[in-house]
Amino acid sequence: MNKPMQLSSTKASRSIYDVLRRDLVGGRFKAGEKLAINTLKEQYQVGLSPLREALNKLAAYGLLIQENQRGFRVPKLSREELDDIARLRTELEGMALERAIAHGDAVWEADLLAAAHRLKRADITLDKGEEWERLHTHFHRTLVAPCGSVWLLRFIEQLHDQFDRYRRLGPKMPTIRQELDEQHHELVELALQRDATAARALMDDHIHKSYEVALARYQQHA
Amino acid sequence: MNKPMQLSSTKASRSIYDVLRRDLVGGRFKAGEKLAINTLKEQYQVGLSPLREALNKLAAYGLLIQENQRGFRVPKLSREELDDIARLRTELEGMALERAIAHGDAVWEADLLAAAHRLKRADITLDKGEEWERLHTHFHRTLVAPCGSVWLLRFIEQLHDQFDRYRRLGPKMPTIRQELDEQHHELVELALQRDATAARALMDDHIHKSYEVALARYQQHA
DNA sequence: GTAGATTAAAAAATCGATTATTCTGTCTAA
DNA sequence: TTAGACAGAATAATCGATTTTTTAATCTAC
Repeated sequence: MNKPMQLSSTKASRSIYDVLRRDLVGGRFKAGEKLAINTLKEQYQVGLSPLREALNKLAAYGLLIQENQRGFRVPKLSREELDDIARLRTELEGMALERAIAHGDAVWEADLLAAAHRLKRADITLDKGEEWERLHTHFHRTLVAPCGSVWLLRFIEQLHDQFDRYRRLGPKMPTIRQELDEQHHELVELALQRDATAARALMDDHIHKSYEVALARYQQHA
Repeated sequence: MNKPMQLSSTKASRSIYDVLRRDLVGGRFKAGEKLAINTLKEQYQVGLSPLREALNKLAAYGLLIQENQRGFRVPKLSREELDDIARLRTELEGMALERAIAHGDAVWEADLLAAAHRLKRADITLDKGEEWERLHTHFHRTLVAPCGSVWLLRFIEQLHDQFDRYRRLGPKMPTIRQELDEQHHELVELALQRDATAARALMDDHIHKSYEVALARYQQHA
């Protein structure tokens, strides 16, 4: 385990879930690592009950494994699972994108442009941190938001978190990153043109490229 | 709320999650109902901590809504959500069935026959209860089990539970039930023949018929 | 009579301490 | 020498009590 940032001490207990989720997705814990609850309690400055409840939720969400009377563990990573996640993402996000293009209204178009712009700005400033990640997640969520299926959105978000555990294993790869960033804008264009077929094809490619990044990082991860 | 059955008092705390999940899917709590934690504690004879941890997991799973500092609530039902769930089930289970037919081995074929047989037996004996539900869930799980995607299976299971909240709203409908039971056997046949296309078509129809049952029950549910 | 404030009761969330389980290192017997 | 048993330490799970927040009821001012 690395150095999880402390809570901002305001209404701490509710947000321990969010903080832990971010740290798990961001790779601040090693895959397979056993979480020492008492250590976490100190590091995050929260009580045992809120902490355990957060851990339980994260286990149900799939970011932790709960073992019988043996506490919580960070799930292992595997090539097979990465393939699984990428493939499902392709199917589900493609489906959601088509539906979003069919149903999205003018507000959506504006949100999309805004989200893409903010992401690009963060990219230019070379903010290497959590802020870019937040905007990136938000962009992809906005893209599929009006798909009309609450459950589909839920599953997509879950898969994104899982995927990011792999993608964020290593340092930035500027070349491929730039390609991916350009695709974000192309996705917006195609969405505004309501070209569902082309948008879906591009999304397939986008996920595939991201997959290659994630795979490379997983493989050099040791 | 109705009459949740008590725990069997053995290693109670682990299984409170399973019992509550069963009771939520089985409709023993009214949709929209607020759960009184202290009442639950007495009825299920468990301590507060295990109970709260179970509720947290169920909320992350989607069988409960957790409100800020206002405890837990059973999610409302809606026509829109039922449509959403049925549609996604069609997509995901169809996908999973095709993959299962492509990859399933001889063990799978045997499991499938066994699961279908047990289900039919339970059906003949007119066991109207939890046992038939268990076998039914198990049959559908077996059908798609070798699809090769852990995450797809996870989502399908989640959707099944959500769907059953609607399907189990009312009493049996023997006529349509018999049709659905026959389809189970036809699904096995097509799976054994490795006819993915026909199997998927039948699965679509199966879900659609189930959907009509669930919808009817939802509508007369008041 | 009604809107807003006040307070008492109820309920949820959290804490500190206790209990139960697992882990680790050492010892014994084959 | 090694497999298995044991004891002590460490850790997870649970409990009972406390604190915080919400809800409901009553009161006051307009």
